[in-house]
Amino acid sequence: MTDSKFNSILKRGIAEIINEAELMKLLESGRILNLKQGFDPSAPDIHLGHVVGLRKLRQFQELGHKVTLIVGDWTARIGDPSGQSTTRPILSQDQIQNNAQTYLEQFFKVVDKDRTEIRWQSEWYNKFTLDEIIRLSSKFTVAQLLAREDFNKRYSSGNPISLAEMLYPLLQAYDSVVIQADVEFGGIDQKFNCLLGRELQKIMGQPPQQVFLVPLLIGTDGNQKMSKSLGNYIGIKEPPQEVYGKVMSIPDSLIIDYFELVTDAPDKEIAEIKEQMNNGSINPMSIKKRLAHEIVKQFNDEESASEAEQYFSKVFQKKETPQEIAEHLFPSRYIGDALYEIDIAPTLIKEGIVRSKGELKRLLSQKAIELNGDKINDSIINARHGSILRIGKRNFVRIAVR
RNA sequence: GGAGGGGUGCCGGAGUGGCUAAUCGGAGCAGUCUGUAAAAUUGCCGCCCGAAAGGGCUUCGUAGGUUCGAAUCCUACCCCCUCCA
Repeated sequence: MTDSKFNSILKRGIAEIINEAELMKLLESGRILNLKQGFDPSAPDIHLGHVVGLRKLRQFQELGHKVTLIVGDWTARIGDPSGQSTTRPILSQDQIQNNAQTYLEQFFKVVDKDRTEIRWQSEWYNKFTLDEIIRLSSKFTVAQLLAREDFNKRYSSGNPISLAEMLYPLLQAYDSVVIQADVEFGGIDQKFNCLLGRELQKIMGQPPQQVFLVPLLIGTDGNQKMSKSLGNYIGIKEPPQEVYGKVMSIPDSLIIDYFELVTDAPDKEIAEIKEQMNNGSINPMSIKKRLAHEIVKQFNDEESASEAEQYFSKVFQKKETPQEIAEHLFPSRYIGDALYEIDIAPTLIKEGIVRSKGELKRLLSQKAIELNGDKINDSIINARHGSILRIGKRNFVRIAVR
């Protein structure tokens, strides 16, 4: 292995490696390593935050190593305690299948399918007996689990922690034993769970897995980690225009992080960009456009990226009306001369473009709705077939009448 | 089993009989500005009717009750937390 490859794998975009020296030894041993990655089938959408880790998997695969993807159909029943919601609906077998399908589609946009094995937790947990659960849970102490940061916080602030939640890290740890993981991958917030796996492997006489932790990508809000429930995520299967737009809306302070964590831009270039932004010799907006382009391209293709870019500069920078606009049928009354009297409320609400009539009124009174480029202030309008409504900054609707 | 504390809108958190659809903060949405950045600033922020004034309905764990009137009082129930056993 060359030094530079080593470098990009072991240096860039990493939060922590436990234990780095051991991992190095494994890498140098020439053995094909078993890389563990888990997946929660209750949340099948992959966003850029997940991509950070998946890209690392891919890099390891390029060195010949093998990924074992674990479908967490049992842990999903418990719900990851690091999330806000403590209870989750138990998914049906069908839903899990569907979600897994959706997930894999996206997963393999980043990870090499040929070097991936998929395992389901139910392969082993379906057969688990109470006896085994007791034996497994006896290997750890309450104090040990309470050491976990979020348990600790919740405990000391008087918030409930269910026993089931405590089982979550145990199950995840046991997965490592079953598949004999060499390295487990995860976000830095997975540190505790991964370390527990390492611990359990030792207890059960296996060589302990290495833990490879990547940083959490900050979401589009610029504050919190990217997550679907916080609504600050960029999903990789969202339409290119959407992804492009969302990237453009991230705070400038995140640009470098994004380049480092989710693109292949060489370190040298990133350093240059940083320099240019610091000394003000370049408008961060143009850097962001490049970032957005690269990200869209990564999950689609060059063409979609260019199209998204064009769309963006036309619609948002030059404020032109986009070419392709969803058309919706509006109830109407012909009033002559190709004009129709139309109440826009029912259709906009039905299509989910505005939430309620009250919401629509709010938008109208705030001059957020345009008909063919002119602000309107009433939901009853006179318009022709094919007229364009703009609702807020980004919603366009073409009016169809019958 | 005992003692105490608590359940309020998307979240946090005020509010202890009418002025409360409910202070405030955050989130969200929209306007101005702009680089769909940040910062700033303004407005909205349960649903429905109304051009508006205004009105109706639903909401403060659940179900009943007291009262002209309840998030606020009473009763029962459910749930959570802490301490003791």
